[in-house]
Amino acid sequence: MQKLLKPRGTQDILPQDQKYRDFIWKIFEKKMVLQGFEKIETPIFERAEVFARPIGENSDIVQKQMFEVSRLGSSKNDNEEKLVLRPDYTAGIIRSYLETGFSGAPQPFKLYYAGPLFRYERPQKGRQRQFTQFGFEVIGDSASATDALTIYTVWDILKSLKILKLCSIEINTVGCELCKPDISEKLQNFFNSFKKMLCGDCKKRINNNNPLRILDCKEKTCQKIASSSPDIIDMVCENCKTHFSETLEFLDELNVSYDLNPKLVRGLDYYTRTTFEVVIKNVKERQSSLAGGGRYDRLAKTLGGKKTSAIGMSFGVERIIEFLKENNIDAPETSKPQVMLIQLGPKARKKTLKLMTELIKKGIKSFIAPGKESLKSQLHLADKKKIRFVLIVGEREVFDKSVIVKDMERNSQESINDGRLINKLKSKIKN
RNA sequence: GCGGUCGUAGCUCAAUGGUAGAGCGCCAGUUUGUGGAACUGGUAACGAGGGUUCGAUUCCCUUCGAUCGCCCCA
Repeated sequence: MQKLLKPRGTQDILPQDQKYRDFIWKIFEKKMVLQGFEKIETPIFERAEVFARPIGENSDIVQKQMFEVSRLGSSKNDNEEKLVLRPDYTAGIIRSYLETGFSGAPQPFKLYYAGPLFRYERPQKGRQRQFTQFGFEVIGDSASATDALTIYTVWDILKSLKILKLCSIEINTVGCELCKPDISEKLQNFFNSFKKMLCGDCKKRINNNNPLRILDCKEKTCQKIASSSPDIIDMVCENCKTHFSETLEFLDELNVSYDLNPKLVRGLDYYTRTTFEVVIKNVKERQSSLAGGGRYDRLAKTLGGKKTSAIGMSFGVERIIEFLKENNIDAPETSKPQVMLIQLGPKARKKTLKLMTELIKKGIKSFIAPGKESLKSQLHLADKKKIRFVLIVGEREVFDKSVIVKDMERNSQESINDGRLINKLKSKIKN
């Protein structure tokens, strides 16, 4: 029989990694609750159109990275609407916002979320087919102060994760629905005059109405051309310019450090005005982006709703965990047992079993290995699992109505009567 | 979608055209009820399929998987 393996690009999230997830999640959730965000969970699969229109019909994500969901054995000819595993969070959340009628609730509507996303890609460092993001959206608010507060929150989370100094928050603006098309056209014209020198991909980008992407092409010649292109900030409309400079002023006021990156372009079509990305400092190659986000004032409209301003951001959980590990930033241990019960002989086994249920009722994290016989092997196990306190019960202790409590770290032990055991144990654990 | 590297016990690695060793781990023991050391024994692997060959884990092909880079993105 051949071993069954996990599908390509997926990970088992193993016990030893859970503490990092807990660590990150607790920090994030705390920040969210403090700012009046509420949690939302949307389906893992949605209709394909939910993503196609907002993200962009020409984007890689929509064209070749979505997993289609269908009933096993169903025919491909039927008229059912195509369902896909979500490749992005924001579009699904706005779909829900519109569908549920939250647009009628008091605004701004603030939501946070966490969960898996799916994109069909060649796996590599920092890129899997299933990955986890957490993030938030502020819907129904167009103020530049909200942009600043959003970036402040990113900054604040990075700080709590102890990686702020190793990261840089890059900020740019890409224009609103009024001026973005003009910018696109201007860039299109600009790059058209250099068309012969651009790489194959960038030539396509001009035609695909996606000239913004040429700005962050990795090809040297393209970079050179792009560096002489007009900056977006100089092409946006007056309103966008004001919005952006106000955002920056607020950020300065909040003492948030950021880097302006006039070439920053985000891959998803729905972004307007402020966009930002958290990247690892001094890393040119590999997947160095830990988080990203921006304003998306026209997304709701794309999904058939009325015009709704919104801004959001999301973090890549796996990338953050990897980065924490690389920098030896440890997460607190959350699930280690405090006590191990050791039994010698059948009568003792009965007693430890009962005792175990009492300990867990009192909230003491306990561990037992009833399959083991010898004292030695059970102590060895406690040692390996780094469990500090060990309760030894043999025939003698059954008869005496007592338990030996051994402190593995101090290498000391005492016999304690059954009646006083729980309280004694609790005070020992505290010290 | 493109390119590079790599697939041997649970882990880290060897060796070999004639079916594989070690270290760590795990299990048990070293006289009867005390772990972290030592010793003894046990455990377990050539990713899959095909080809060449008398014979392949070793050579070739395919495939699957891992890994890294490009593209793209978190």
